[in-house]
Amino acid sequence: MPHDSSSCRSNCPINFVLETFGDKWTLLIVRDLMFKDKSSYREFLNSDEGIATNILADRLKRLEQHGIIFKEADPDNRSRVIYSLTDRGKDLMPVMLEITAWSAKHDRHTNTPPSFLEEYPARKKSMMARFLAKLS
Amino acid sequence: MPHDSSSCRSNCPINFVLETFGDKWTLLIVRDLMFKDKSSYREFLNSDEGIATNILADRLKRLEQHGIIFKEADPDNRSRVIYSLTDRGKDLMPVMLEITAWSAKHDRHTNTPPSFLEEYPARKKSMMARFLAKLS
DNA sequence: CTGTATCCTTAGGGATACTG
DNA sequence: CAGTATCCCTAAGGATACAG
Repeated sequence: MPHDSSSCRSNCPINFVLETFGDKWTLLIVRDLMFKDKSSYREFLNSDEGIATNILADRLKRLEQHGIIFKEADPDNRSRVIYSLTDRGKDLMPVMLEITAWSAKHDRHTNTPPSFLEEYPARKKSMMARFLAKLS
Repeated sequence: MPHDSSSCRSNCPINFVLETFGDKWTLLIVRDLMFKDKSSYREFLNSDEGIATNILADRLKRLEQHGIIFKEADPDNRSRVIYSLTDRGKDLMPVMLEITAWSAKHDRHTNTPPSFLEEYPARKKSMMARFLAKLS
């Protein structure tokens, strides 16, 4: 799905991620899925940054088209939709961790690790442990 | 310079980088400085993606305000201006490498390492070597 | 609940000309 | 060369209402 109908300004790998994530909202959805265990439209909408409904719907569609997320009906509640990261989306984890590390180092206002990481689901603690060891 | 007059939607570290880099152009300037040994306005302007003059000037100003880059007169040519990464800017290296790795894995069209990395200046080869070892 | 649709405003950005 | 300035258009995005 990359380099399809949409823009392709160059074949640079940095530019490639900008084609999908080069805005102020898309990566927040990935964050919510990856670190905050959010999976529904309503949960994304309630995040601190206050995304608008039309922007959220647009970004969910684009993330799905780019193979970063997929949606399915909640087996327990057929009228509920659940979003999940694909393998491609999960592969963004190292990028997200390095971004977090950079912010932790350079922004005194940010909720630095480990306080930020405390929200992480327990099943990811091992990966987080490696990451925390790298910090400080 | 973060969380000053400009927007501050939350104290999330992911959001923090989006406040500075959440657009389609800013990170390309960092790339040019970090990996392509570009340092002048003209060189940034000539990059493949085709940034406009007003956008480039705006992004250079913002990057300087955020402490990612600084400018100085070329000692050899006083009428020439040289841009460089600050320590804060150089600290983005791990983020840039993880982004590159992700694109290399997920975009068959991208100029994947090592072809992309061949453009890197020789003095960075050791860091690149560690990175390349992690790939594949 | 998950979206769509609409309206409207602002920000982003391309093209081009121009200045020091 | 390093920018500014202008013009103009499109994309992004906030607010709100509404639909399935």
